[in-house]
Amino acid sequence: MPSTALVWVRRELRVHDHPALSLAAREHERVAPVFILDPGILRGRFPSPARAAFLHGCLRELDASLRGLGGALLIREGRPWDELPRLAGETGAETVYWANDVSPYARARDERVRQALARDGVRVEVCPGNFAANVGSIRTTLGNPYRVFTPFYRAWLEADRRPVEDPPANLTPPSGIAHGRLPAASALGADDPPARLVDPGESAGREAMHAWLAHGVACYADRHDRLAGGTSRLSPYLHFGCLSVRELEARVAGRTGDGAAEFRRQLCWRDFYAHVLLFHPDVARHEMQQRYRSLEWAQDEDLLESWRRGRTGYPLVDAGMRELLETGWMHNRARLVVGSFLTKDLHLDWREGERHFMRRLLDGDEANNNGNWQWIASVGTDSAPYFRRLLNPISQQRRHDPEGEYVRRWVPELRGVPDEHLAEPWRMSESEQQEAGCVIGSDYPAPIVDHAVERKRAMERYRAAGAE
DNA sequence: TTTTGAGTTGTTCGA
DNA sequence: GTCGAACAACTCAAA
Repeated sequence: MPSTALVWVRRELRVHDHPALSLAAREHERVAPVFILDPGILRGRFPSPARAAFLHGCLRELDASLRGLGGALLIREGRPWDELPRLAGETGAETVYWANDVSPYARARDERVRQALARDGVRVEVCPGNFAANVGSIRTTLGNPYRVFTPFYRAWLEADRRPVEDPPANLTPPSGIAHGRLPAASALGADDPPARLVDPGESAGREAMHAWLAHGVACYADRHDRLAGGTSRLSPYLHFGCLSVRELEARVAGRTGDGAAEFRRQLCWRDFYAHVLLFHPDVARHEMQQRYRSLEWAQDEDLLESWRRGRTGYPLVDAGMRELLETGWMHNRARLVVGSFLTKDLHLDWREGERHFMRRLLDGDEANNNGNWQWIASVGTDSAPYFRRLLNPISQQRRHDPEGEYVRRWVPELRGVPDEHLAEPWRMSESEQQEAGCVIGSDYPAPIVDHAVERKRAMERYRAAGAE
């Protein structure tokens, strides 16, 4: 009887540098990678048509890649703690391999699966997840988890890295097992996905990585804040594990220059927020900083919907929100501006922003999204004062999109507005509005709030909550 | 135990 | 237009 293993694939949708797949292939004669369509995720806390569509494309390609190695991807639908023991029984697998994950749902699910498999005498091997370093083992000198980024970053730079693995040379599947069919994308919840979705899958991800390493990363330090370009746009591939962040980081770590160093530092933020969620699972629902748990948030569905639709009357805010709706992605600088606007101009709960982003973002990742929302809402790990995170959407636009390329791309009503009015189109005279083909209040919304006024109110709200 | 240095990304106001 | 000050005080991490 040949030894058999299952590789439970969740967000490791690749064959390159896949620790669980490589280890299983080294240790067993027969290997069956399996993906389980889990209603706990597809219809769970943060369902997303965009990610469902992207996932569907990734799964198709992964199956093809595995077939190229002699294997195939098994598809099952149901709860993992039911499906994995059943499949282990059918295949005679003695070990199940998977990659570590940090979200509260993933950890509870994995524990339940582990217990179910243990009852059948099936061994579990947890392999490193898609992080550059081992986020669970980085500790302060006293052995505590970090709560501040910079000391974490220093330790992270020094931390051991696992080696980058080659894909297995070939795979032999267990015989006589039904593959299961990948249902149509709509069955995964991919109804009404964004119109302009980036190409899913490992090969597209690797192509994007190589292009970024060849042409982008060297200029990253100077250009990453430029709204019209300058970032890697690799985040969807990293979220779904089409790319190994360990491989990417290793390629960047060997380079000199500010761009490579700064980009590597940004990769560390992924690990940091995973580390935070792992050791402080409460942040999934509550502010990291106790004193801000008493902040009161406005409730106004009309304002919230204007923000979601990109109809606030502030061009940069609207450009960012529309980029998100149309593509499932948003430039990082725009994420900061729209986040500040939601929480400090509209005074709406950061969890509403978190939820909307999770619904729409291809890279929607619980740890990263939560950490960044808490950061821009000034309630998270960052100890800088709240007024340092209160961004002016007008000056941000002038600084980071001076030619208006980004705003004009995503807000077509404003294309005819001259540069000097593009950040504050409502200041145009009536004749200037006519000439620009953009009448404020009919072609493009008037500002839904006055930033100068709301800024003062936000300062007061935060000051009062912090002083309690 | 106590001390010390430091903390992603800003904005406004008035001289 | 440029520049410095004010916007607060606190907690983390290491020595």
